[in-house]
Amino acid sequence: MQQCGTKTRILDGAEQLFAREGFHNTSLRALTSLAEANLASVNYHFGSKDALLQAVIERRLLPLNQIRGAKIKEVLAQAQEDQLPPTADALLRAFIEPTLKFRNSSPGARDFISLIGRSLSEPDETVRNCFLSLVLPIFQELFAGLREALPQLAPAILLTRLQFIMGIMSHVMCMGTLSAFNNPALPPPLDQETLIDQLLKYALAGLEAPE
Amino acid sequence: MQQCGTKTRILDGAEQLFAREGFHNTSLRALTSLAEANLASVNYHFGSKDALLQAVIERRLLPLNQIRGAKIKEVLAQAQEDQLPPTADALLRAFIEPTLKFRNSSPGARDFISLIGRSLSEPDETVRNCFLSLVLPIFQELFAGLREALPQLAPAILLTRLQFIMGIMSHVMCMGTLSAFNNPALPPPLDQETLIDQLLKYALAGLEAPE
DNA sequence: AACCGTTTCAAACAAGTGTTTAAATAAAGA
DNA sequence: TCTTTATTTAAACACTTGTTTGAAACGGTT
Repeated sequence: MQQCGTKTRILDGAEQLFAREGFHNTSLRALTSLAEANLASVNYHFGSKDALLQAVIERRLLPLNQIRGAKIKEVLAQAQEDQLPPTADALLRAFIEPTLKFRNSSPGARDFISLIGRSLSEPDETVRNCFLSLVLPIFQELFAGLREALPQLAPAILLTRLQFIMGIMSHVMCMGTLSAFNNPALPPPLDQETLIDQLLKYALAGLEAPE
Repeated sequence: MQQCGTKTRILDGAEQLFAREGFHNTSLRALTSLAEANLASVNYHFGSKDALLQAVIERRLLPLNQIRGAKIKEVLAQAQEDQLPPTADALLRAFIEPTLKFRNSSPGARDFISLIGRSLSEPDETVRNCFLSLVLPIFQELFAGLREALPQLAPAILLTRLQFIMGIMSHVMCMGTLSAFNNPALPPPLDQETLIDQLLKYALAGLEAPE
């Protein structure tokens, strides 16, 4: 069987429309028309609209999580070798940097990241769980690593602060489509490289603050 | 004309369903059934589903913004009287505290806040703009105040950090319905009072970090 | 009582939804 | 080549959507 083109055309179109119009606001007719595929092809290749969403998320999130997981493990291994606790900075960077770098790797990736950024606050359980089940494991890895890095912090406080960081990330990930802050009364937005730096600096400063 | 009960019953029901199921995922039939009103009453009292959303948002956000605006002006006035720049802490508190206090004032308020928290990342422009147009003015007031409080910070950096704070707030505001982090492997969540404290501490630490 | 504007109601409307079906076509294997 | 599988297609399905309609019911005033 060839690497069927229709399937990826549907995935690409769904990624774009789910991100820009929302999952419930995207009709299969609009999608298949954009992807130049037949209406029935979505159900043929994926089974249902819900399953399509899952496929859209898994296609990109599985590899991305693998990278993030590897980088975190790398930091932990290096720390063990050095007989030192890992630094919060290195752990955070391992989690955040691949995500935002990936976001700039292609137009579809940008749509995908904005879709992911929103899915944490998605009201629909089907949509949210599809994302959460893939992210929770790596989130717990990160949490465990940070507990080593910041042993003086109470776990509940650390978890809360880590969730603040998730909030910042979600927001940054979504901001691609948000033009409201391109306001003449406000300064222009930062370029990507300094944005990552600023995000890491900001996240870290709060994380290391005294209780 | 009496203060018609149907109208507020619809508003209450819409608040709940829009927050918990999402705007597009809420049908007028489900809504009017919950509100014990006739299907046609939504269009009679509000004109359309879109206009209903606007009414839901305005009912609570206008008063809330008035409080936040007054508190910010209060901080600025006090600073002027003391011949000192306002503190970032006081300004942030004036913006954040009323929001999270309000969230705990009633069950409907909690739904409303979670609706608002999500609307910044809402893909649908109709929904997003309805919220943004009401929040942008006070956001700019806050930004102007913080420029006085932190004059050493480049405006673009300050704006970026302020947006990080918006991300944290959105996340915290939405978290009401998010049970995924109630995980046995993770510590239990903080109570509301300390959550506000932690949020302010975290937001402030990053805001005052060196560039 | 009769009249009034306001509000409620059941019913229908046209349009859009995800999904299924069965026939047509393409691809691949023997 | 013929046969079999995989894919595409147009049409229909059953159902839900927001909105409109015209008549019924209500509440207050004269």
